[in-house]
Amino acid sequence: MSQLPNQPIERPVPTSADVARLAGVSRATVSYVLNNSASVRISETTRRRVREAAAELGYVPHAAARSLRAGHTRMVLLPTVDPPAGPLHQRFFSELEAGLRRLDYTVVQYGSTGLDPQDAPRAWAELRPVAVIAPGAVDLTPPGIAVLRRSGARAVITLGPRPVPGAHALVMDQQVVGDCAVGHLLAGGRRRIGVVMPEENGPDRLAGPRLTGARRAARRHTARVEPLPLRYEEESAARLAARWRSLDLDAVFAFDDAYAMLLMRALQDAGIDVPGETAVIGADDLMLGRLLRPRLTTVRMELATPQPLAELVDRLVKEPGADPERHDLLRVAVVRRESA
Amino acid sequence: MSQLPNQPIERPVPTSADVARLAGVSRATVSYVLNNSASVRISETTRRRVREAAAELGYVPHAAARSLRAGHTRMVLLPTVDPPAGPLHQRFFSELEAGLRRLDYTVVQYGSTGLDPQDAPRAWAELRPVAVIAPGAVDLTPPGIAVLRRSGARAVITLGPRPVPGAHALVMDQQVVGDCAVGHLLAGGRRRIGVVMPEENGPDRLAGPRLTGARRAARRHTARVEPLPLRYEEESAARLAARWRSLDLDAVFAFDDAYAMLLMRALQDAGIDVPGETAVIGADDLMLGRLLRPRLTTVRMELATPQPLAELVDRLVKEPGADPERHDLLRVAVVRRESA
DNA sequence: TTGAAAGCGTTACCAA
DNA sequence: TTGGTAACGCTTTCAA
Repeated sequence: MSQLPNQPIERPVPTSADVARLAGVSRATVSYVLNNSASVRISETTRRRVREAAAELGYVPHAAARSLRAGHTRMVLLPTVDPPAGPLHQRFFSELEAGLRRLDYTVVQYGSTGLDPQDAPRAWAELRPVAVIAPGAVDLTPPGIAVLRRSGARAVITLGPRPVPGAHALVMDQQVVGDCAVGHLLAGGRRRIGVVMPEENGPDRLAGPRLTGARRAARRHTARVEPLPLRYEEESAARLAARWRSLDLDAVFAFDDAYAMLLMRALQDAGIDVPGETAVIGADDLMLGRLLRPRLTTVRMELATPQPLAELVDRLVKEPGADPERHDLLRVAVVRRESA
Repeated sequence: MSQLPNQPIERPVPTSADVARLAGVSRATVSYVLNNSASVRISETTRRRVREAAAELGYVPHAAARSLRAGHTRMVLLPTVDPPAGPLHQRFFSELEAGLRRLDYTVVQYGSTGLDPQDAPRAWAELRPVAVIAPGAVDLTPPGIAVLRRSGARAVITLGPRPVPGAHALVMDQQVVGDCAVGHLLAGGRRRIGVVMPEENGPDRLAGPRLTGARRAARRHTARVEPLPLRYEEESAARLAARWRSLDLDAVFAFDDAYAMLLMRALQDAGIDVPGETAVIGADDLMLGRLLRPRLTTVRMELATPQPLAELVDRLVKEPGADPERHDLLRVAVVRRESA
């Protein structure tokens, strides 16, 4: 045993053939034993010999070879893009992934930031995933869906603000957030309502739909809605607060709690009473919102439990013919505190 | 053309053989053309025919078959675990991934929450990644590292609070945060220093090292350090504030800005002057910290630029014999505002 | 310039 | 109860 501790020699990766050789059986037998194949009865002694040989060599099966042979994978591919998901989504993904793993799928996240929307689906398709769940921020287009389907993806699912033709859709329509927030302001008698529109890129995709939802709610009461561009900086907020009275608003839906806190602080510094002169409502139900005075009223968002969705994926994989389905995931509720 | 729009027929996935057939050439030629093989000269007309055939069929190469033949992949596997990474890490990962993609690696995140630390490395190894970068929250042990190496991983790298024997290490030692924060308090003349210890699971791994760092700094000035368990709830903060004067502290490092805001609000509500009676410092440099009064002093953290690390991975892949290296990633600086 | 064929690691069918 | 063998899709060497 003159083995050096740090041998830089390239030992070849052990294969099932090596296991077979060491155990003194055929490769087929190794496969039967290691996969607990039900259709074949193998003696207990052989089983043990095979397992011991595998353990001794540190044998790990080669997923690529296996799936090549099988003609399909059990990989669920989750493209991700740069503005990283919020905690709500992260929890959702993490639970969805756990659910899929319970159903024996291998879940893999594939960072796709900066990839051309045309060749991103190609890159995913090379891995031959059996299912793809694409968040809204990745631009999955009908041609992209076609590429995936033709390369064997049996379930192509979008997860975002609106469905894409040809794919199943898990919809998280942000309009309900705006609708809910402004609905609350209207119920409190407000009629001249500002809606903060972040100028940053990240929240951008959310802001439009929330504004639309706000407008929809306002229409029910013939209230006025005023979009208010705002950068996430104190100076931007101060400028907005400085011209606040000229805007003639009695309430503001501040996009989310972070912007709400920023704006509320600026309004107060400008001598505007909250909620007396202007009511403020946010969204996200951040813990920090309770620390300001007045305590921040907000819209709490929840996503549907992911377990049924894992089962949906499984069903689609088993029955790929099905017509595109739509599932609404977003639930909202006002958390009434003091600011509105 | 009597093709139905929604044909549920299982069309087989096109292979390079199909492309060859349609183009009227051999499979070898297809491979040469689509891979721009330099060692072989192919006529322009043939090239065009092959490309057109591939496009017409929607051919996408099969990564598993390719890597099986090649004997190795270019996959970098990034295990992830449940308490999701903060924005700092997310940005880091996202840039690291972009850097690796530029070097022609395929980066894949593999959710490993709930997996047994013994079989998680096995699961990763099945994919035969050429490199694995394991964040601190995944328990990568020396046996796990061995499994990965034996299955062909040429670079095994840990990314977390401390190195693991046998693997290269990207170290983000949270001790420096505590050291920096308490160092600032000491410089301001404070000597009786509380250190908030979150009772939640998520920040748990950070809290210990930060406390250690705080103690290290305190030892330099023979100051007293008092750990203060705190849950992220107003009641918990209120209880702590109620017994504040009995603790006889003149400063507190509040773990991070969120806990700092929570505690600072509670202290003020209990009539304790900040920073007069007690200085408060957080960490993370959250935007929201500037909105409270007094504005929150904090420790800003930065991670090293990931591009050199992508190159490190590449180097390790090319020269797998190298001795384990250690790279310190975390940089800290005090952002001095009003609360300390 | 192109083609035939071998082989990567697996599994499943058919024989023994 | 076990073993031989073919096939999955691809690349590459060698030969034509």
